[in-house]
Amino acid sequence: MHQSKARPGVGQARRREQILSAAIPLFAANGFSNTGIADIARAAGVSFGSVHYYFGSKKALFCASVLEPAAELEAELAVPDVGQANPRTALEAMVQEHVALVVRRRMHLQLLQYVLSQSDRFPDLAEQIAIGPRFSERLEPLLQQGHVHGEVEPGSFLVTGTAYLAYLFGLSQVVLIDADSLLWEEYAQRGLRILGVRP
Amino acid sequence: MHQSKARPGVGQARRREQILSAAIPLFAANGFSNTGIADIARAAGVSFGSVHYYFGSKKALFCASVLEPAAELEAELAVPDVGQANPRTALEAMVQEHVALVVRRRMHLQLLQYVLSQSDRFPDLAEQIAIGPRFSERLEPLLQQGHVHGEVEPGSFLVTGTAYLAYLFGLSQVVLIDADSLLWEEYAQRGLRILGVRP
Amino acid sequence: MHQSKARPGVGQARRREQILSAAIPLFAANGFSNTGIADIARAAGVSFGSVHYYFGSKKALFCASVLEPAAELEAELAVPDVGQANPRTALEAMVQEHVALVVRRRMHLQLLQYVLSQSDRFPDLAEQIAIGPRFSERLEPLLQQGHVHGEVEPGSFLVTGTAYLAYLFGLSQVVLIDADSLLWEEYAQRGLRILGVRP
Amino acid sequence: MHQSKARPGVGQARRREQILSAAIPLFAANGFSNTGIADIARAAGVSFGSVHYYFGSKKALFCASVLEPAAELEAELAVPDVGQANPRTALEAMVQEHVALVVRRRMHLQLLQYVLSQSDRFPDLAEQIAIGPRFSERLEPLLQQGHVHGEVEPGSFLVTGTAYLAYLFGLSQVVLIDADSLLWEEYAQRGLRILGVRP
DNA sequence: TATGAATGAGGCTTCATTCAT
DNA sequence: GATGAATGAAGCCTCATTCAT
Repeated sequence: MHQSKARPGVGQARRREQILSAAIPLFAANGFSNTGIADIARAAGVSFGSVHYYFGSKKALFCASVLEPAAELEAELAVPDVGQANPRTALEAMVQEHVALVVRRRMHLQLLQYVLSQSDRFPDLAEQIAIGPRFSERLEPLLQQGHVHGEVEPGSFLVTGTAYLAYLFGLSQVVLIDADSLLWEEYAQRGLRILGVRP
Repeated sequence: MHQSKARPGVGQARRREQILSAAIPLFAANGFSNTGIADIARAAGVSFGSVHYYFGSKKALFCASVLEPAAELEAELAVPDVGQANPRTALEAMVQEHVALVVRRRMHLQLLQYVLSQSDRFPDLAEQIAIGPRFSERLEPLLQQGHVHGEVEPGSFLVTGTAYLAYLFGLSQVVLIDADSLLWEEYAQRGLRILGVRP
Repeated sequence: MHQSKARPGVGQARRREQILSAAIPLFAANGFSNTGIADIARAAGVSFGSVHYYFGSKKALFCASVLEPAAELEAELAVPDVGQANPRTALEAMVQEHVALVVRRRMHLQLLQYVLSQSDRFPDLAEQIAIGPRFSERLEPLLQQGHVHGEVEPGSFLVTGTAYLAYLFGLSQVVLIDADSLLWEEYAQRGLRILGVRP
Repeated sequence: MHQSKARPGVGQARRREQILSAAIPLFAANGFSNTGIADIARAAGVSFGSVHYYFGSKKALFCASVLEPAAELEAELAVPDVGQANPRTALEAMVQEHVALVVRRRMHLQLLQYVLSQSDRFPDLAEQIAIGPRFSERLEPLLQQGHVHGEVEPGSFLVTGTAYLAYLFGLSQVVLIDADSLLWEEYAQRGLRILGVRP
């Protein structure tokens, strides 16, 4: 009943986190089938029995390894509040931030893309990480406001949002990058173009 | 089972093609590890011994299953010749065709994205199917010409090409689509924005 | 969970009994290997740690689960005292009681038969629950007396006792029964035949 | 397609038989869970891969290991044709043969009893090996004829048949025996008593 | 050419047991 | 006394590959 002396549940939560932290990069690099529970256990410094103790099955561990980064990613994929600042300035800052996010979270994006590229195999997961519609809805008002200010091209802003997200996702696959590349500024600028922000 | 004794060469090529045609959708749907040679053999209507006879190993079959569609895809990802027509018109037609290609070849794209999302696992393949640089180089002159005509925004055209390709790749993952969607027109229009084609 | 701090001895005995009561039907239904300690603990409403605390090992718990019902069964497999009554009447009553016992204790019999059917695997247990010889010896004098009274066929009464016991054991395996069946009367009558009780 | 040179299918059938022959005594001695596929493969002199190749799963192998002896046993549990001979003589010969069968096929009987003692775990198997009703029906006419001849006690002959079978089954569990025991004659005689054959 | 019987490495999972709390 | 986190041996099964025919 009691866990250690003073920190109830902390020890266990920590262990779970250890395993998850070890699992994510391995799944991202090798996919589901090619990543062994033994590999994960070794990387986490626990016995493979513990992996089953905490996650029950490889599939469950995989789901956790995908959903947690997905949630974090969606949280970081922020959209500035409307009226907070000048729309152009807000969008410019947002795109800069998003492109930086693609670089910073490249590994997690890879994992999501792995799942999406095999959505028949992981239908539940693929559905849960489909952040497209939610993101577009958040972005829509800002684009609308930009349009009112005469700084954003017209068009279906939902489509624009989805197209912009597609661009971000595609970047991480198509661009061979190092994190310090000076080109990111340029890629951010192309992102602004999709959004229809006038030069 | 026996192809009688006649047409030996033809029979062989046919059989190889049969196997490949069966393998591609299976690999695309289930990935490398989760697709069994027996599955492929069954789908192709041959014995699994034949699969090894024609391809030597599972890995080799997978490579062939990836490279062949990749080559076809790159071939279809055509760029109009410079000076063939008005740049704007040429680019508009090109983007339309490319977006249609994404829909038509969705399965093959999925397969490529599977490989790219696991480039550490398939480094050779990932390198061979990196069509980004080649595509950008083909596209550059056209954009340059468009710029000269005052119809295309300036900027590094290599970056623009890569960004455009990223958008195309991303589309197939982010957009939940049916082929007849009326939205494709809109998505093509967003592609033109990335290219910097002025409205 | 805690039994407060009072009545330590009583609580322990109770808990041990709880576990045993939960274990017996599970072992009877699923056998040794297919019954998990966790199943037993869950059924008993205790932690699986407690099972080890009280029984030391799974094997020990199994032994207890077999021996206790075996002892009870042997105790209930009573033989009337010689001279208590007319031998025929005594035997008739005895057989009735025994057949009823087979129905009542079907589950425990199943457990014994499980062990006997695998006597190579559980040699110690199989030996301890071999109630045949002891039972035959108890029965012998009664049959002898019956023979003297001219109501029982002659022959080795030890063999007769063993044969009768075999019949009882076999009944529980061969007869598909509901407890209220009217046929039990008939089966008891066949038991009398084995004993050589003249009609 | 072709198996070896001259004996089509023989090689494979042989291999299957090899495995089955190795599996039966192991299952009989150790039960289902405590018998490993590796043990069986070693005993059969094949790789454990072959066991799966021929039987698909451990459960399937177990079923085959139970059903085949069960069928043989039922076949050997013959009942003489009515009118072939004097009923008493026929029944006496039959019981002798059956008791000998119990000794000869002790191991197979053990296996059946193992399954019957765990009928909840193997419900399908338990149902298929319930030879009681079929046997009783075959025996009935002979008893009837014996009754007409005044050599067999009256009563429900179906019950009698079942009771007799129960006795045979029980014998193999209760009697600790060596095959040459002189007591078998006596046990056969007790079998005649159940059948109601007058002394 | 084409087949499929045979193999065994490797993977996931179960579960009895230990031990710190 | 009682618990359950942690372990790892052992089991079943999948499947790519080999090779005799």
